[in-house]
Amino acid sequence: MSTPLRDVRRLRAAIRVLERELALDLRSQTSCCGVTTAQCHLLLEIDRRGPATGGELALALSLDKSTLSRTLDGLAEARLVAREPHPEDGRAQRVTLTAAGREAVERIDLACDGDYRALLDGVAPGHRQRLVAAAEELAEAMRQARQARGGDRRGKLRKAAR
Amino acid sequence: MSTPLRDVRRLRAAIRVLERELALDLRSQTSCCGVTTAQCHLLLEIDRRGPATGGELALALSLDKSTLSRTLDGLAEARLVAREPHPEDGRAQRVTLTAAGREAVERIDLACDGDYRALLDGVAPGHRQRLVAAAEELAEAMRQARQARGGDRRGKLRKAAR
DNA sequence: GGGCATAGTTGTAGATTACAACCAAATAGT
DNA sequence: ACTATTTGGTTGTAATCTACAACTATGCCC
Repeated sequence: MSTPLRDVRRLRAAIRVLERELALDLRSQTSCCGVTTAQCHLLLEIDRRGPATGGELALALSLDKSTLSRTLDGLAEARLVAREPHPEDGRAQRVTLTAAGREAVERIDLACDGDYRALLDGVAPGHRQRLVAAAEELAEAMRQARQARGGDRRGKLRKAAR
Repeated sequence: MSTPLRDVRRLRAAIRVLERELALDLRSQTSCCGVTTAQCHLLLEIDRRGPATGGELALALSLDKSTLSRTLDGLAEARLVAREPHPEDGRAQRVTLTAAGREAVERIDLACDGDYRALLDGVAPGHRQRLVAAAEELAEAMRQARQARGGDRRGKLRKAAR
């Protein structure tokens, strides 16, 4: 039995707002930390995973390897990450955070935590737990839905748009 | 009393996933409908509000008026919207959907509804209501948080990043 | 060793966005 | 009424993010 249209529409409306709000947040949050939005995402991902290859990072962030390579260029030039040769695969590289990179992550964490704390402080205390849990659930549902529908309708977008 | 860091971090992690997932969704959903992502957002906003001026739309979508003007150019060129002179203000314009524009909105609605229906169908039936309500709550919380912190830290981003 | 797969880089180009400078119409101040 | 300011939009310019295609170099299989 399929979900009623009313609920689908409610979800869509909410997500449309989320899209906009998140886009704004992204722009304001990350740019204040001296790195661009894309660089910030990448930096946090490297921090989360520890040393990784470019391919792993591209996959994790659903980015093209070329996009990743160039975003990495920026971070490397800023001395926030280091590219070492991979010990086991001569083609690959090991990307690690430098000390400055770890500092940057800390600054970003601090700034973002502040913003999200303010958000949560703005909702009724009794609702906070629910809101957090709900965000997690929604994120998980979206992740699964994407995987279910073939993982990537990504790719070949330019063509389809023409 | 301030929200514990643990919850803040959980929310952040969830939102980070959401950001990524939404960005992917946007790219795949809208591009398949013959309009770009930005055009799609604008089209839906015009549909939602009915005839509007450029300024209203820019405000609603938190975009610069120049950005809006150019996005509108694209839609107008594709004959999805019409720009009429505003009846009461000689400077302003009235932006309306054309018949083709309304059709495009329908197609987009259909495609998006399908995606979100699939998402909801993928979660346990008992959780659906909660998920939808949660998305709404989250969206509302983010909207309020942004307004609370001054509406727009938007603007002057380029400078700050330097 | 030859052929194919994989990791990354570089060339190119489209999309999204903002700021600044501008024009034209409207509104306020005197 | 006439100037000055504000407001709605457009155009010039530029940064960022992204993907696809072509290419190099390395690894792996038979």
